[in-house]
Amino acid sequence: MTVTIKDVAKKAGVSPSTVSRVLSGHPRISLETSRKVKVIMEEMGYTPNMMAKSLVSKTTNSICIILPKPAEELFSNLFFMELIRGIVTQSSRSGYDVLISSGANEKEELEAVSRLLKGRRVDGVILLYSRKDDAVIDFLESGGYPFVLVGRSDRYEDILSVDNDNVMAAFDATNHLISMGHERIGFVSGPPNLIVSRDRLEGYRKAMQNSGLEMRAEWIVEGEFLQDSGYRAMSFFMNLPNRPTALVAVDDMVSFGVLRGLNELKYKVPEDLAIVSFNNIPLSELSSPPISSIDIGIYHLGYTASQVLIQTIQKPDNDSGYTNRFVIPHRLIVRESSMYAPGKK
Amino acid sequence: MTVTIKDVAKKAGVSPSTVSRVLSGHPRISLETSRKVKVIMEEMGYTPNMMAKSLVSKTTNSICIILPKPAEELFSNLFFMELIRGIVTQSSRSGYDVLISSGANEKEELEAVSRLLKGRRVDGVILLYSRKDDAVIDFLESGGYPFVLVGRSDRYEDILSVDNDNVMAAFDATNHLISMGHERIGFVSGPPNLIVSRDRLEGYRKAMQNSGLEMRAEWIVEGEFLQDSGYRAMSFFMNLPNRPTALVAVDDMVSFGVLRGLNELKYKVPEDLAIVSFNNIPLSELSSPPISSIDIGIYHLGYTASQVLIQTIQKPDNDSGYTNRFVIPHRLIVRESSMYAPGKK
DNA sequence: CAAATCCTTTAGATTATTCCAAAAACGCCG
DNA sequence: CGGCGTTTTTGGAATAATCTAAAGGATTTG
Repeated sequence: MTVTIKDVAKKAGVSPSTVSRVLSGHPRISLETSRKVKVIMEEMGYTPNMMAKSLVSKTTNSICIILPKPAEELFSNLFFMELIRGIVTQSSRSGYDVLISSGANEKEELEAVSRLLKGRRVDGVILLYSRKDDAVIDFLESGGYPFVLVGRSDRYEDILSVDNDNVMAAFDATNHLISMGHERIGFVSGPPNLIVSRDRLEGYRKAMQNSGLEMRAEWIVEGEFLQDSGYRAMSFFMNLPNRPTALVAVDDMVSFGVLRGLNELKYKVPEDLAIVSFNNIPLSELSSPPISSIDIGIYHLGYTASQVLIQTIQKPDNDSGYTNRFVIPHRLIVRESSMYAPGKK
Repeated sequence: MTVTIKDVAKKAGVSPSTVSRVLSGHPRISLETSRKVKVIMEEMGYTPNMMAKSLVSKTTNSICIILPKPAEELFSNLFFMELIRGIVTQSSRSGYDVLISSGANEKEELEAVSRLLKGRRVDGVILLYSRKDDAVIDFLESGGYPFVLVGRSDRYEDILSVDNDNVMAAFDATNHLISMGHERIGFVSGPPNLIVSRDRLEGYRKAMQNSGLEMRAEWIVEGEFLQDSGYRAMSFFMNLPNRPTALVAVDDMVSFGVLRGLNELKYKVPEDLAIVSFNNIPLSELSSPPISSIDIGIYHLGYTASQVLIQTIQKPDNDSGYTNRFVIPHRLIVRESSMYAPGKK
């Protein structure tokens, strides 16, 4: 039924290995033969059987993305999709296929990873975000399997990973507000167990300190990556005696919550409160007013992760000398929500 | 290095074929041997080499999703991610792996599909949405490869596909407004070349006719699945002499645009204009007011697509007798944006 | 004519499945 | 209890499609 390398060889009057050489661009093959074989391959519609190839070469030319447990939130979905797009694009350019896997729980996840790697179905793995899933990372490390972490982990410092400099990003966001003339700046953080939250909070602190601005405990509120947190933070801030004139929020969704609350109370943005947040989701430019946001380059994050992983697969020895941490640049997108210089009261 | 079936066989003092039979749950194997072999497999940490298995069995236990060309819009991203989640979940339950592929253009896409199927890397394909990409569908059909279309295509009626009944969905949405007492109902459609747009428009028409309500040409506006379209449609509607009291929008994003516009003009929702739209994206319940929306069960769409595809792969003959079109039920989620019964003027 | 060079072929390896046959166990009858 | 037919369980060998290393053949050169 299907055309195999043998069929091509027979028709071309050469041996299968010659065809194989043509296929892999082996230097020691005459141009004439090469051309002839290529024509015949085309004619017969030959496509190499990847399974046989993989079996012999012990490589699959595919990598696998491990999706964390079903995250139903808006941001996660946008984030993952964008990341996947980056990964798939880069991988396909490098001639790699991408497999998506996910498990209902950590045990299932580990089983899947183990099956895929030990069963030689994929050559490497991209892990999303640093859950403290030691089991999976431990398995990957001890087995010497190539993998990249998107995000960063406290526990493992020497792991190959791709991430943003969230401290710097928050520093920039805060500085932007400071440079607009704000002095009382609030911060709405995310869950304290997430490294992103901690890093961004630290960046905010640094910027405030750096400019010698007062930092009050009540100007820092903890929440989630959700509208609700923003809504609540807003009403808390606005009731303070000496309320902030601007705030930095860990996620655009939080900003939307803030915006909604301010709107209900007839406050104006950015005049009554200027806002900057993170992640620059597609909606940030569509809200009214559009929200200033730090674009963290999600697509780029995925693209780089794939690149780094495939490099490692192809040259496992190469420690790349310098670092195992790849930092994707962020950039501040200034929109209306922060375009206002407060006058001194 | 790696443990193969031979190693297990040797250690267990049986032949490789026996181990293979234990693995596949062959009935003709003594319980005693089976147990012994299983213990040894466990001990040695044996995982079957999928490549070798695939080579022999001519099946890969994996399917492939073809992502359309990079769609950057919010809805597409949410849609795809949700779909992927459904597909991955179901596939993994059926013991299948999922590959994601995409090409920069149609030619690349076709090449990828061809390589994956002819190269025996996947057993079947899930196509997203009905671009008129005849090339890919033609290839799949003529090659007799299993595939499922998510969405529907005019040209191919007998193709295996999973979709919503968009006519009925729009009928339901419109009827909901009618049952609330609305008589002048507008419709904001999507691009006219999309089948979704046409179907939903038809459903709207049917509902209006069915209730004997007047239908005016100026109450139907064409747009895109974007906020802007809603914004423009809104200002058009509100300036009509005999303006609608309610409207149906093809997509939630459109509703957001409408909402923004109404808000700027100090109109109230649902009192001045009631709104229902489609797709029920996570944001619809978060806007103010929350938007009534038709949930089209995206996850379910993906879940079913995977199910149907895998069934076809495993029993290619089975025409399932009835139909090749699988319809995923929708449901109307009523929220504030339509919770108002207009009094007669 | 031997040696060198170049290209191609042959043979063997990769790992797991499956068919066919062999061995073992079982039962029944004389 | 031996012999014979059956059934159950297991082993051996062939096969799947490709790659690699070593060997082979042809052509050219000295």
